[in-house]
Amino acid sequence: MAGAPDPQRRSERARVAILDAALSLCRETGFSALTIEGIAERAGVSKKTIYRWWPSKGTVLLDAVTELAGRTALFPDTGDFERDMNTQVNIVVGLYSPQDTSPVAALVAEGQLDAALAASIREQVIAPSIAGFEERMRSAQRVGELPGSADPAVALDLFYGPLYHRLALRLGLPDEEEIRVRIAHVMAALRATA
Amino acid sequence: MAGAPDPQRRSERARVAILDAALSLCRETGFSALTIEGIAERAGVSKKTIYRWWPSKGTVLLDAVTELAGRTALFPDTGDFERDMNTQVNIVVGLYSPQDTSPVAALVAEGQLDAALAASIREQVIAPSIAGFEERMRSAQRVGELPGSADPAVALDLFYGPLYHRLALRLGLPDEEEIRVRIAHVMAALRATA
DNA sequence: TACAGAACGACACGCTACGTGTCGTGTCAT
DNA sequence: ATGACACGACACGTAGCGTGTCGTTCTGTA
Repeated sequence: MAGAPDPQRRSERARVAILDAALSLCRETGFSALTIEGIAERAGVSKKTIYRWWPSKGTVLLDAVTELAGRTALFPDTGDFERDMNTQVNIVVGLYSPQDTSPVAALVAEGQLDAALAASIREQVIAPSIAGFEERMRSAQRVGELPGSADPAVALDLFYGPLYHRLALRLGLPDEEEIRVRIAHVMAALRATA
Repeated sequence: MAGAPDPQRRSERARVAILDAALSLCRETGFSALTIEGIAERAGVSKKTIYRWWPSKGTVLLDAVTELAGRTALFPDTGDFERDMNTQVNIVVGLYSPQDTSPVAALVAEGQLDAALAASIREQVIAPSIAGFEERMRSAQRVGELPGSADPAVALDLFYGPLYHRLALRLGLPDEEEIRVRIAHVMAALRATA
């Protein structure tokens, strides 16, 4: 019967058209209104072709977003950890804006309702990103910008927590100044662990 | 011409049955599998009765949760702000557990995909809860536990951020010890604002 | 207590999207 | 060249949506 399809014979044209259609439709009408049939129609592709390669609209969008962002946003390292954190958090906030039609925001929301999708997101995007953060933070600790006793897991929660708090409760995404103040607080807290 | 229905003639029996059915079904099968038809069947109620009073399954669940929690969880005030924050955050984490079938977690996730639902959640639950936090924090400032210069909006983001970071990215909800450490960090940061 | 009217349960309806199956056509590794 | 398989197209049964209709039951008010 239907064994797994052969990736070597896969149509690149169809793959790209599907990913493009998913992204543009999500940005136009939001994730809730996104349907497999809608994607198929805009991409000029059979539904069967989508179901052959993806199990859900969430995973289609995940691949689209992953492709779009290239590999996970790398952490800058200018030698100033606090400045680099500001840069990085502002970039991430940009990915979630505008919240109503951001494919990234939709993906994260859907992941909270779909454990399987969440696992894929974690593997493809979140885990590498966290690894990047920890590497950058350890570098800051080696240079003496932060005490060696500071815990990267705690720091991660505190640096990014405000963003997800705003996102989850729809409190409005933080602007640059709000980000700056919160990061400054976290830096103070981490330095106090010495 | 379906004018607005008359709340005075509303059947309390049906209302309670619907709310109970929504809660139990959500806990059994999760929010994604929750349907208006399923709620109607379990509640022994006509679909029409549900649609007469609620526009979506999300708003049904919101009312169920609001009723369940009575009025918004009040902030304790033992005179020890850090201890009270630990108590409060642990309670909130409990509301979100287990993430897969928690009606509260489902509601917050759905709110990220449905702006109208999010607005209702904010009015009925979030806004009063934030007001309670700010009141408790100002009390701590009056007593001198925190400097008067500490900003409640920043504090809110930092105290609750870690929880929503874990929730949104499915990193596993923090346990008591993890909460304790993060709150201690935030307290240090807020005290450093002096 | 009688009564009008509205909410109720039941059921049927058309619709959209789902996920699968079938069937020629086209395309690619060999 | 050729055979296998992914492709586009189209059809299918199903689930759930949101609405409409119709008696029946309940409730607030006269």
